[in-house]
Amino acid sequence: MKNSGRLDIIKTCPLFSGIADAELAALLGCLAITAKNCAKDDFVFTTGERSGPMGLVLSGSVHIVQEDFWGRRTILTRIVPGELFGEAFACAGLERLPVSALAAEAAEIILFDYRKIASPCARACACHSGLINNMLRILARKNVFLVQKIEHLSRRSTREKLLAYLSARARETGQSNFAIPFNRQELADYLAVDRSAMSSELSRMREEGILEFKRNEFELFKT
Amino acid sequence: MKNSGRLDIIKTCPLFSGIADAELAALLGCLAITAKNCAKDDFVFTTGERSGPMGLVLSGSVHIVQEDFWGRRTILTRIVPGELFGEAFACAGLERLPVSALAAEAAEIILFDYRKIASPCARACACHSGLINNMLRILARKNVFLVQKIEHLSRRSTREKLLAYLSARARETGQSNFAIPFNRQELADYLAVDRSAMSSELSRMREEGILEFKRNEFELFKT
DNA sequence: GAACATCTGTTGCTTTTACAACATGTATAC
DNA sequence: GTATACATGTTGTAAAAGCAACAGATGTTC
Repeated sequence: MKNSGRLDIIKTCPLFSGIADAELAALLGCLAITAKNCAKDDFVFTTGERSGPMGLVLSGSVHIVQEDFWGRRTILTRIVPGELFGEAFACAGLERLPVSALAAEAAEIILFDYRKIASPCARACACHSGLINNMLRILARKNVFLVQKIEHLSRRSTREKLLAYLSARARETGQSNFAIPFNRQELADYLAVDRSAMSSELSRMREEGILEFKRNEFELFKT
Repeated sequence: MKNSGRLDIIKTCPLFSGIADAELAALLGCLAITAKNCAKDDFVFTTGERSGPMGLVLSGSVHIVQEDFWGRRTILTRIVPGELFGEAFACAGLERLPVSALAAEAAEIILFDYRKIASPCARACACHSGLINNMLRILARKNVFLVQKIEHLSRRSTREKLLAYLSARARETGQSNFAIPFNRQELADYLAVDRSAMSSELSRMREEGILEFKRNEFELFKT
């Protein structure tokens, strides 16, 4: 990948938002970065290791995976170019990582040390304060998102899950009609329910006058 | 509450861990703290506000609550003395808060501004770097916990939820036998399933030779 | 516009869960 | 030891969800 392309990807990462282009190159020098080219199935870090660096994907993709007691593997997330991974584990200072990261396909990544972000560097560059704020904001927003998702998943029935999710969307937009960013299968996966059962439930709720919908456009009714 | 008692509570909060007693008093002066005595049902912040301060409970308790589109209220968490609340919302810089906080009973709380934590103060006290690290660690650990909980809640059946949860405990302890910090009702609430159905499922799994248990002591078997 | 792929909704059947009620087990106080 | 409260396990029934198969709607490509 060309150097200019790499910088373009890096700039899209929220960790560096608000950092001027001129400063970015200098900043990258501060952060003890290791570039790495991974072949498919190369591990970036593995379960049980003491947590270390965080990563940024430049090309290809990385899977975060977890194995249960009997060795069955689950893919928790797929990380695509411009996205960070491992930042929560790096900042948490865990004894042992509960997950592994491996290249889902050939991938270029860069690794860096969160401690270089958290503590001012020798040159005390002004943008460190910006980096720290970005890191806090990234973790905090993910936190808020995860708490909301748990609220939706904790509901006992498909209907309750739908109402919780749709209420959150209405709250977010401030409107009773809104679009959702999922198709039916994605919504069902998000709520951990069966797609066809969910479709039936939506139809039932429409019959009861609770809501109206067309594709991914929804409207909720108070009465 | 006596001043000494307040300091004792404050010291238990992980935000201030590693901060020497001598520095703590000075530090508290930096953080633009407002003390507040709340009567039962007083709001600390309300849904829709632009997010502002974070809080620390000194006595009494605070509920974080959310209302759905139809006005049905859910208690998301209960915050007890020594615990922070609103820190994720404060750091995330949200347009509008998705939740409200109110005193569940008469409560003493202190409020502070996360920006005073995130950026070095005029006096550039050394412990600010410690505070920032504490804040990052708090958010990151909560993140890891929430991701794990979502992994457990996303399973489609009671059995799968139990296996995911128990696998995580085994991974954490590094052992096939371990204790869990929940009784049956609490575990059922955590996994969002019915207690009695979960008890039946556990018995069935025991019959199948998957695991053994007695009260909150569990052992998993590979074969 | 014909062919194709994809998304969404519907239906009947089977399996699983929730619920309620009760039985057993365990810890604690008197 | 007995009484008590509480936690855990068991059972039957009703309700809900999962599953599979299909039909209709929508969108895309040639």
